[in-house]
Amino acid sequence: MAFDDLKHAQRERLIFLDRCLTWRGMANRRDLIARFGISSAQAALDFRLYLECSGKTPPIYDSVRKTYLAAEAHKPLAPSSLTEAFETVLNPEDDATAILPPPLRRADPSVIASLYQAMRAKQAIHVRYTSMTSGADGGQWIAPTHFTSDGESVHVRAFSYKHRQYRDYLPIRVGADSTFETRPLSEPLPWDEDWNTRARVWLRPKSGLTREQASAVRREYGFEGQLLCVETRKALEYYLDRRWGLNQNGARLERVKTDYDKLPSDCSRAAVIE
Amino acid sequence: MAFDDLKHAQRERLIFLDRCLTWRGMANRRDLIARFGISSAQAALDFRLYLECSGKTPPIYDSVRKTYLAAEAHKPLAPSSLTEAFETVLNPEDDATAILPPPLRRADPSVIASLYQAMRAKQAIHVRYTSMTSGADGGQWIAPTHFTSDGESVHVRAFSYKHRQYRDYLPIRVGADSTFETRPLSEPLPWDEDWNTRARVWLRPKSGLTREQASAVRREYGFEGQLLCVETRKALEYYLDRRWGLNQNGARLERVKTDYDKLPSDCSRAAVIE
DNA sequence: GCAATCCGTATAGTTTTTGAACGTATAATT
DNA sequence: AATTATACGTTCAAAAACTATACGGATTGC
Repeated sequence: MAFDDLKHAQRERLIFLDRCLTWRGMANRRDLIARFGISSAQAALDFRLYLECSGKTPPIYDSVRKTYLAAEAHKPLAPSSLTEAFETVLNPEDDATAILPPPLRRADPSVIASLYQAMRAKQAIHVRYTSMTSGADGGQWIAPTHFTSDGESVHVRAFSYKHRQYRDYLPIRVGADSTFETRPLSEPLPWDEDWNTRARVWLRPKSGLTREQASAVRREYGFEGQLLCVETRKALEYYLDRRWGLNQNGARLERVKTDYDKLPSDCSRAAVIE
Repeated sequence: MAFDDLKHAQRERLIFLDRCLTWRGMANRRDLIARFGISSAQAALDFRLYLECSGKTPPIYDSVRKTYLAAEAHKPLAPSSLTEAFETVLNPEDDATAILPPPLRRADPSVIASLYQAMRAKQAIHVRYTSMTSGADGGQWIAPTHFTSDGESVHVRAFSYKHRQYRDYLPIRVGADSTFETRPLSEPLPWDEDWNTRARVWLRPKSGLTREQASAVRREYGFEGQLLCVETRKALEYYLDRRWGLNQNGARLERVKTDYDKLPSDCSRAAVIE
C-alpha cells in the first residue's frame, strides 16, 4: 500500500487505472499507453503496482476477454463521482459533442490576475463595476479575499469600501478600463460574518409526490431518511436554489429549514442524515 | 516551441505554469514544487523550458517582487476557461468550501460498468428501469451507444427494443437488481437520427431589457451582434433550456429559432455570429 | 496451423529527476 | 551595517524512471 508515497506521475496513472476498473469494470495496458504516452513495459509495471496496492480485491486477468476485470467486490483506491468518471473514463476520445455546451462566460485573464494579486498581497484595488441593477459605478476600492464558484460562474468575494460590507463580484463585470491601482489596507479588514458562518440547508422530497416518486428522489440524491442536508457557507447560500433547481417548475426537492452556526474549520459537502 | 513533443508529465507542468501566468499573472518555482512534488532543480528546468516555448512574450522575473510576472501581452500556450482556471489555479489549497456543493447524484459503479461493457462490446443488455412518469418496468433490452452529459447528470443513450427508438437513460434509475444479462445484437442498430442531427439554437438578450442591460448580457456571454448561436446534437437540445436557465424567471436570454442539419463531423461549442 | 492480441518478464540503454553545492540579487531583521 | 531569508541561476554525479527490445504463454479468429 505504498500508494501515497508514489511520485506524482505514477500516482496519476494509478488513479486513472483505478477509474477504469471502477467505472468501466475493465482495463488494459493500452488504456494507460493511450492516455499517458508511456511504453508498454512501464504500463506493465504500473499494473503490477496496482495489483499490489489493491489489497484484498485485486482485478483479475480474463484471458478469454483479454482484459483485466474488476473484482466482484472491487474497492476504488481513490473514490470519484460519476461526473468525474464521465470526464476521465466514460467519454471516449473526449468527444466534446457528447456534452451539452455550458453557458460560457468570457473573462479577461488580465483582470482576473489583477484581482488575484491584490488578494494575495492583501491590498485594496480600484475597479469600475457594472451591476445589473444599478449600472456602472464611477470606480470604487475593494479588497478581494476569496475566489468562489456557484457552479455556474466564478465570483470574487471582496470587502467594498464604498458599501462598508463584503460583497460578491462577478469578474466579467469588472470594467477592463478600471485603473486597477492598488494601495495597502489602511487597517485590518473586518470580520466576514457570512463567509465564516455555516449554513445547513435541509431539504425533503417536494410535497405532492407519491410515495414511489419520493423514494425515487431519495435514491437519486442518495439519502435514506426524511431529510437531506446540504452544508455550505452562508455567503454562498443565496445561489443554492438556482444550483439545485429548487425554484424551477419541475423541482423535486424543497427547503424545510436552515440552521446557521459558526464555521468550525472547513466543511462543505452534502451529507446524509437520519 | 517543442511544446507538443514533450513527455506527458512535463507538459502537464508547463500547462500548470501557463495557467499560473495567465490567470494569476505570476508564478514561482514553489508553485510547481507544491503541485507536482518535483525538486527545485527540475522546477528551474521547467521554467527555462517555458521561457523558450513562450516565444515573443516571455514572462519576466521581477527581482523586487521575487516572482515571475506575465508579460503585458502574455499569450497563453494552452487557453483555458475561467472555470478551469478557478479549479486549477485560483482556488488556493483546493478549498472545497469555496464551492457551492452541486446536487450530487449517487451512482453505482458496477451498474455503470455493466452498461459501459455492453456499449463497448456492441451488445444489448437487460435492465429494469424506473422512469419518473411510468414507474418501474419489468425489465427490457437496451443497446447502449453513448454516455452523454447535460451538465447536471450523466446519461446513457441507448436503443430501446421495447420502444423501438433511441432514448436517454439515467444510470441512477437503472435498478441494481437488473439481470444485466447481455446478448449480441441480432441486427445492426438503426440510424440514430437525433444523435446525428446538429441543432443550432439562436439566442438573443431577453426582450424588455434596456439597451444597457442587453449590452451587458452580450458582454457576459461573449457575443457582439444580435444573436448568440449554441450548437449541439439534437438529442441533447431538450436539456438546453434548463442548463442555460432559459426557463427561469431571471433569464436574460431567450430563444429566437433553431436550425437543424446533418451533423458534419464534430462540432459542439458556443459560436459567435453576426 | 498461423497471425493477432493480450498477457508477463528481463536486460541494457536512455532520459529524467534528484540532491547538493555554489553564486547573485533584494528585502527584512537584528 | 551585518545577518538572515527568499527568491533566482548553474553545474555535476548519482539515482530513479522510463524505453526499446526481446522472449515466452494463452486465447481467439481466420
